[in-house]
Amino acid sequence: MPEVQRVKVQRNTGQRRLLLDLLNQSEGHLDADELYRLAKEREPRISLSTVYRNLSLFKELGLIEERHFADEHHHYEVKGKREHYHLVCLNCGKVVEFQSPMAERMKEDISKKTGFEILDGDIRLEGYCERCS
Amino acid sequence: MPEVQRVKVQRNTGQRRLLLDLLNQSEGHLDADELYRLAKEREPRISLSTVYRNLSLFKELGLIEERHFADEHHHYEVKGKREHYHLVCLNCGKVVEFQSPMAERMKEDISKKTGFEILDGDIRLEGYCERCS
DNA sequence: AACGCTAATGGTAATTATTTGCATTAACAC
DNA sequence: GTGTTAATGCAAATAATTACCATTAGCGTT
Repeated sequence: MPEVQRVKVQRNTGQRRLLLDLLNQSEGHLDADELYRLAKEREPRISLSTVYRNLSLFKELGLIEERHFADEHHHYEVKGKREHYHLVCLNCGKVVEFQSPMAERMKEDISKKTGFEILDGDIRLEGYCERCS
Repeated sequence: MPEVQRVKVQRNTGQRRLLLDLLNQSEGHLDADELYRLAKEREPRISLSTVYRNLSLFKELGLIEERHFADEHHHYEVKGKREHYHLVCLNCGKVVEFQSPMAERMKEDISKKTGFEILDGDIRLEGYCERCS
């Protein structure tokens, strides 16, 4: 039985607010380093450790989701705007978000078949975009 | 326009055959280190570099696919057995493979909507398995 | 407004996964 | 068999992320 995780967040720091703001403002899918660079523009003393620490905190709190695209490193985006999935161009790296009613139906179907309690889903399609194909 | 990649494979070495055999035999989703350990049982002189080099070769050749589960490292499985996707238990780490007719329909739908030429898809659902929930 | 406690931070070192450089080995064409 | 050079083993280099630890700064209490 998975334990209820109680994450302690006790202090509302400027860096924390800034990082969350940047994540919210950004359209796309920031990685740790991009977020670090953006943050440093406004708060030059911020360190990369702080970025990583807060990213993992936000993840624990369920505020953001971690994505694994083609790269070796991770990308992050704020959770729960609207359900959407990702389509990645293998040539130019462009990432397009999409939605599909099929996805929800699939989850229900699989949940019934396997007995899993499905909490989250990640769908990533790969191919070539119109320009690159 | 993506270039036709011509991968040069010129020599059929014992290690290469062994690694591909192990990948084919294994049911599941090996990571580089597991594959290395298995290979070393039969070919003690094999090195981890060789494992990585051949994994990336097999990937280029389209023989295997790289998976990104919860872990930080990658898992590999031989391609093209049958189309299937993955369901991961967030508590015990169990990985279940599943199929769904919805998936193929979704790809067609998205391809039509976006103009992408979709080559591959990765669907990963997360939740708690029957025992863990 | 200053005080004290300790969470949060910055900077650096450590870890983990993976890649690269280079000397050596061994496939394969001749 | 011999020669060419792809493939390998080993060690060092990178890249992404995490851990350590001394210092800073929220925030509740005086």
